[in-house]
Amino acid sequence: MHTDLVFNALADPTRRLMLDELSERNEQTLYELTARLIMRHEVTISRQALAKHIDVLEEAGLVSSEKRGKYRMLVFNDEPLRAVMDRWLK
Amino acid sequence: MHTDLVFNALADPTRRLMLDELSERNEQTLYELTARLIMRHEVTISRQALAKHIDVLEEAGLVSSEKRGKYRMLVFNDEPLRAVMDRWLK
DNA sequence: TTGACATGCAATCCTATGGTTGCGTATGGT
DNA sequence: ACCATACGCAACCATAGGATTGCATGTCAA
Repeated sequence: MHTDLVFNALADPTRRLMLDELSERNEQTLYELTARLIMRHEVTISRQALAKHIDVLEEAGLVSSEKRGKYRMLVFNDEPLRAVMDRWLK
Repeated sequence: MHTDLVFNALADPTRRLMLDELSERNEQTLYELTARLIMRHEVTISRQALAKHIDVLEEAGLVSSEKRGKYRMLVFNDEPLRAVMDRWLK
């Protein structure tokens, strides 16, 4: 478990928004997620920026992705969150 | 609850170390905490740097401090942690 | 095969912030 | 009264990383 990566990934508000979306509607395409963030959450950043955020989330283990054709399927994973918070909460 | 402040505070490894120390031994002086971090955890940064970290933790509500004479007493508070993680964990 | 589309990659820019250094200030013991 | 001490404040520096722009690549449908 790479604690640094997890906390670092959570530090950015845009990445937390992405986790929100993925936690309530799992199995999305990067394209779908991007569209939703821009439409419903008024996120105004570029596609490439969001792709980089996904990379950060994936390296932290909070998201896993799988190439399916020309799409990249995204799946949320809350395990790192649990592992990381037991540090101070009992 | 200022989510940004909490996650931002947790993003730094030195600040997480400070929370470790404070969570297992509450009510420390800033001076005591600084000494412990340098001695036992081989933290090599300056006192001023640690003081700035404490300020960040305090603004996030993770630490509260009280002036007592020439000392600054520090108390750990885990409430923001719980509030912030319920977002994705159920 | 052609073309639209979903994504990857790389260079660049700019701001936030962790760290240092230097100095100032109030407190408490002797 | 004096002085060491515990801490606050401010300016400065350097790096990390969030964001953009431009272009390349692979996939699928017609």
